[in-house]
Amino acid sequence: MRYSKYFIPTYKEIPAEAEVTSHQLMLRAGLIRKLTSGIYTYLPAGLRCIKKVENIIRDEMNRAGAIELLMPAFQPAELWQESGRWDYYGRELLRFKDRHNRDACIGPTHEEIITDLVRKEIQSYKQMPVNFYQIQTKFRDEIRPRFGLMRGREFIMKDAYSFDVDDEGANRSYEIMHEAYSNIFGRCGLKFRAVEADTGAIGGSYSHEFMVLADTGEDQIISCTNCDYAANLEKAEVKPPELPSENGGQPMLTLEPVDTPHIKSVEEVTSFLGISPDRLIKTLIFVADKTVVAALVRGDHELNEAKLTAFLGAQSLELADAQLVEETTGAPIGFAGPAGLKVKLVADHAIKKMKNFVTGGNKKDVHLKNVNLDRDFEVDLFADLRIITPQDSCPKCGGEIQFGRGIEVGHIFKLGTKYSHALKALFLDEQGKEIPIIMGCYGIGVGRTVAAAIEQNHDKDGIIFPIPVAPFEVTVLPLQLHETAVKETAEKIYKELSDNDIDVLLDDRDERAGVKFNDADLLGIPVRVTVGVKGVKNGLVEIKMRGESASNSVPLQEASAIIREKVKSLYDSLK
RNA sequence: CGGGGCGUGGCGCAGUCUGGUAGCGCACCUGCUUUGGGAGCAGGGUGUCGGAGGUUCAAAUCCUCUCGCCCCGACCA
Repeated sequence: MRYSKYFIPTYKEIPAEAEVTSHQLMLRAGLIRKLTSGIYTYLPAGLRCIKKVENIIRDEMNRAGAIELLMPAFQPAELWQESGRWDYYGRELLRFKDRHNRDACIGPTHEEIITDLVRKEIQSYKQMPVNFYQIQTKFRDEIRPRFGLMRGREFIMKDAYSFDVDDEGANRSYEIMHEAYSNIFGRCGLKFRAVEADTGAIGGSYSHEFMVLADTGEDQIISCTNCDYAANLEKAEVKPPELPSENGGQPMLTLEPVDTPHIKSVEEVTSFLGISPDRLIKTLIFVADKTVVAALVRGDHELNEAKLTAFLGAQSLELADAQLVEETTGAPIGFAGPAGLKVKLVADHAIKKMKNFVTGGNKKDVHLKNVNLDRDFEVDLFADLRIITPQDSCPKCGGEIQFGRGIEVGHIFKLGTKYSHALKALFLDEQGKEIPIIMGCYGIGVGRTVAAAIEQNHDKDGIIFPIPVAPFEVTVLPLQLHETAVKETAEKIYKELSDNDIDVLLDDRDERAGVKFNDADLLGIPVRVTVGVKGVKNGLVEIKMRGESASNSVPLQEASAIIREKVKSLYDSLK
């Protein structure tokens, strides 16, 4: 490609709208432009990156035996009503009516569509296992789009759906995808980790997220320093505490109400009473699918709503509003306590161990001291309800855990029969018995993968693309275009590399050297070939790797071969 | 949805408090010089000041409404 005939509009200055590095650099390097919030045009060079990632994905998916197809973005409401998600999915689902006044939506994901296809086309166990995938534009009307391609409303996603006759097969399909994803992100040059994750709106029995490690990541992840356990913070299990051997030792003290005027928050109550937060119990009133539930966690712990939702088996979970809190507890917000509550009580395991603790008094400006489990109230169910803390140990091996941040670039789910059951995707097994297909689904954010690669690979001068993701593998910079020798040498190298299927960008613009160097650095092209008068006079050109500071001059005759070798070694280093 | 910030040429910004000819840098166009890390000089074009309404002799500036963008949060009592 000739720069002068191409379109890479770079910015010298950082656009005011961009906060995180990858977003800034994608705008500055001329990879993307914003149309409106969360919606971007992929400029030519940006599209090249996207296509490179897509092709790696395709290659690995095909290798894993998945079959590519392409489903519609337009989806009729009926299928979503059938799966139950028309009501459940919420406002992220972009809904509209067509000219016949029929409800429809733009697909944020395609479980319904693929399941509909499969239930019509697959009748026999002989047709499985099978895994269909597509690379397609999705639309999710995000609450808050941000960070450029990191969280857009319209974005390119690879989604795959596996169909198996039994659990064992489904697990195998899941493992194959796990493996394929590891290959894909490894080939993209990313430092990543697969972590256990919550299933969220997609549903299903278990899942893993593929996290690219980056401080600016939106997700918090924890990992064990001892074993291979790693999980999304909201998923990370907390080991139940070991119970004291003989009922706690210390005696129960007399229950005692205390006046706490306008003292509401954990912080206020603990400092007012001169106790530490782990002596207090927070009582949170929730509405789970229209039923009121009270959840108890220790004062210094944080309730994990994802866990509570999953534990209750609820579709939706919301914290009660002020009015409902008052109706339920008889007191304004800030004074709820478990004693005397008429609603279902669920409590975190840590509560079991506590003695003579403080709770709200269910009365304005009153808290209770020396409250005790079983004597003063009874808990319906205990569960792991809280967010893991650095003080907790690994739920698998008991080792020390560490916290980090990541960008979720891929997510795989074992769905089970959630959709096949709802949409009646059944097949006949060897005994002629009709049973639901076992499904799995697997997604990769293509644009987000490019953004994550930049987030993980950049310096003060710009992007340092891992070569498989880079828009071009090599850039050739003729510094003095008016010098015939320079121009011809650059053209020669350009041709030799192009003829050998190397993606080369020849910067044939009539620009000064500094401009070319800076743009090449900004765009992050892995190999830079500089052709200048002095070098050409001595039969030399200069080769510099974007990720290294040193450059070296090589004889012109060998240049093309050496460059190709450099390119190859960059790819090899990612195998 | 709540809070905060911002909308002035393609980009980055000043001007708004205190109303009075719309400015600066970069970019862009022309010419000359320059030519290995975002060149210099000279000349030039570029704006419905996000939009609507109002106040005023006069509005980028004051008032009202509205639209858009960015950031934080979204119930932790």
